[in-house]
Amino acid sequence: MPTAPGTPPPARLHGLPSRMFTQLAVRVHRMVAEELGEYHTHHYALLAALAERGAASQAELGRACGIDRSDVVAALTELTTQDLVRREPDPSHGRRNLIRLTPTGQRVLADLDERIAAVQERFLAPLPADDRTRFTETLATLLEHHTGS
Amino acid sequence: MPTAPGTPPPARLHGLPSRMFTQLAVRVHRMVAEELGEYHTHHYALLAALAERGAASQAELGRACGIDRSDVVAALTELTTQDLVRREPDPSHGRRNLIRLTPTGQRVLADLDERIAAVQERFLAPLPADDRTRFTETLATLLEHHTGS
DNA sequence: CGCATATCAGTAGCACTGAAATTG
DNA sequence: CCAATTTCAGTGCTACTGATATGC
Repeated sequence: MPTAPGTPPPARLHGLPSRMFTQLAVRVHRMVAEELGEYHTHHYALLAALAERGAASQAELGRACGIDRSDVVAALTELTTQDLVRREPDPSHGRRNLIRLTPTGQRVLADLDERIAAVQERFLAPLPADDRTRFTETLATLLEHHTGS
Repeated sequence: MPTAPGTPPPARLHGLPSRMFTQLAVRVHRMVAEELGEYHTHHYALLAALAERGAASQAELGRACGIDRSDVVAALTELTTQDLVRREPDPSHGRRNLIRLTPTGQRVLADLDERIAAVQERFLAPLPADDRTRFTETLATLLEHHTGS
């Protein structure tokens, strides 16, 4: 695509998908973090994963959420002190813990879900409805192809 | 959206755009970082910004690239030691530095450009051609709307 | 023995803050 | 005096590594 003389050069830097991606990711992350307030994105991810799959071991949660094993321990400890989750020994495996959502945890998660949904609406607001769903689907496709490897 | 009995619950966690975004951003960032080798993404962003707009002050570069003023100083110092950019005093403003790409810097940037392009092709490879351009356009739209505020 | 889990201590990178010096 | 630029020193967060202990 040749540039007509006199016109400014194309904005190559921000036109790079990889660059746009990281910039936007920072923005979304901030919007979400603000909305979560006292909680961290790790906390939310763990609560959501527990709601999806029921009780699970810490290692399993870490793999599901893409969180490091060490950070899972710390985050879950924080969640237990607020009685949002409970650690129980797994009867079928002495070393393993079974992590379970408490009723309080379910209520908090429902509240966080609403806040996150609001954030995402604001984030995707500039797009027409058709583009939103297509965009989300494209994200899912990319994620699927890049997490398998 | 009610779930039929017996069907697995929806994958809410990774189905969240915000969560997919961060996961994918980490992935892209790693792919790019590996490809850049000795250089950091900051280095590449600064070189690209200089190629786009010619000589610029450090503060200007920082704003253009979304890099903190302190980090701009450090990154440019590293680039000067490799003679990829030069710091000149701005004749019209004693405090300000004018940063300029050297011929070596231009060559290195051209090389990095190729590597980045290859990474992005790999990243977007799972998408059909139509979706790729639409996806990139959507990213641009979102970035534009969210960097203005 | 191997492998997985859970835990802690420590490291490394990165974004950012605060203050100082300089200039318009 | 105020605002912008450059610079450095230091802080805080987050991801990650290494080592240890335990259980299958």
